[in-house]
Amino acid sequence: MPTDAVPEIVLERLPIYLRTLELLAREGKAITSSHELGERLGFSSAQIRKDLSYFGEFGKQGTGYNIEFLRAQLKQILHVDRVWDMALIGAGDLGHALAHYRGFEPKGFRLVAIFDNAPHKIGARIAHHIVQNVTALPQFIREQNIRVVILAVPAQVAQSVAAQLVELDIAAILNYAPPTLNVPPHIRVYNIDPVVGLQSMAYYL
Amino acid sequence: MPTDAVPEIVLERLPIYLRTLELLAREGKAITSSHELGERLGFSSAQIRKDLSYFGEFGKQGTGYNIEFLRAQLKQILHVDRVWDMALIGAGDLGHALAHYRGFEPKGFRLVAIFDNAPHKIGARIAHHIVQNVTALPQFIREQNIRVVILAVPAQVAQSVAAQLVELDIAAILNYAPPTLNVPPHIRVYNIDPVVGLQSMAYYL
DNA sequence: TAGATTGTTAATCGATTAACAATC
DNA sequence: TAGATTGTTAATCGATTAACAATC
Repeated sequence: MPTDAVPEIVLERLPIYLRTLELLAREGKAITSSHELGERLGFSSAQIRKDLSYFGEFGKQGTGYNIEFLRAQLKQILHVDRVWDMALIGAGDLGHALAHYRGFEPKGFRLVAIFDNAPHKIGARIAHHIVQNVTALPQFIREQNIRVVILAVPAQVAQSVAAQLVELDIAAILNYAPPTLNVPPHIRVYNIDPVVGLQSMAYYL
Repeated sequence: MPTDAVPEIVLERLPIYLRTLELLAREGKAITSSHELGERLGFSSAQIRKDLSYFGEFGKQGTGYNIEFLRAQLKQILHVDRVWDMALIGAGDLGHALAHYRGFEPKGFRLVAIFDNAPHKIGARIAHHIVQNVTALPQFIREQNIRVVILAVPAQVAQSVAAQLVELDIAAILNYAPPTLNVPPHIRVYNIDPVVGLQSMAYYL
């Protein structure tokens, strides 16, 4: 019963399933079950089967799931069976860390350029990139057909940069600035904010 | 109707309310309403009133909420009306970025020490910290009574470090390693994983 | 007083889980 | 065949929203 408006919460579990399948594959396993996956992740097996059923039938009764097959299917569903080029905006400490992060490429994403507006940062080398002037961003995004941007700029400029990204018809923003971006609904924003995590955990302290 | 097991999802919205109140205060406003807050955040006003009602009554009919008062109340509820000392484990690029991040202190958290196990990193200076040998971690945590740890280590060592933190009775872990930490339920873990965000957004690409 | 907004209840909506027929 | 596990339906659980009496 393929796609009909998949709940956001299901979409956020798929990458976790995918990662677990990759782990299992690396352990040399060929077959798994909703029960085994659930055990590993602390989810119910019913939830895993239900989540997968939004996209099709991937298992065999009595047997379970072929790990390589399900993995390939999930990659297709999530559109990470290819590599998406990303631009990073912001060459501060966080930008440095993101530029050196080795975890994007094996997951379907590749950083291809870094932009900043500070004169003393432009031209600097980070990992194998040269920081470019953010004024060059629009042309770059259009010419390279960039759909995904990582935003690692200070809070004060985040909204104005986001407005620019809207103009450029960026599809997805991974936002490390405080979560106040005001963008139209067809543009996806995923907020990463350590303070929200810390403060909500502090309730239990 | 004070506390009776507050849903996790409510707890994760409180920091967002708090931040918005701080923004409103900085704009010079003294009073707000569930409607105004909801508008800003894209939440329903009913949700905001419901969320707050888990903790008490903070508004006035016909008027709304006193911003400074509600802000103080939320800080108390979240236990961020004080400053929590944190230890950072991992002095890589991400560790650098976190050590330089200015956003923790005003939100109730302060980084007080950095640990790593790599000989060439130990003794190095990051921000105003000297990187310490991770073997010194247990004593430090006990003596300084640290409850909160930021984990910014490679995936392969994350679980073994986490096991150590369990021993030390750490209460909250902000985890930047891939989300596989296996800890008892009384220890809070908040996972920060950019790949989950990117991959779930990629579905719409 | 008239207007506005709270806190809360009840209704609605959506997500999770239990259960099981189908079937490998 | 007997045992296991899927995909799916129905039941349950929980979260969101609508509505409104209370009241500032």
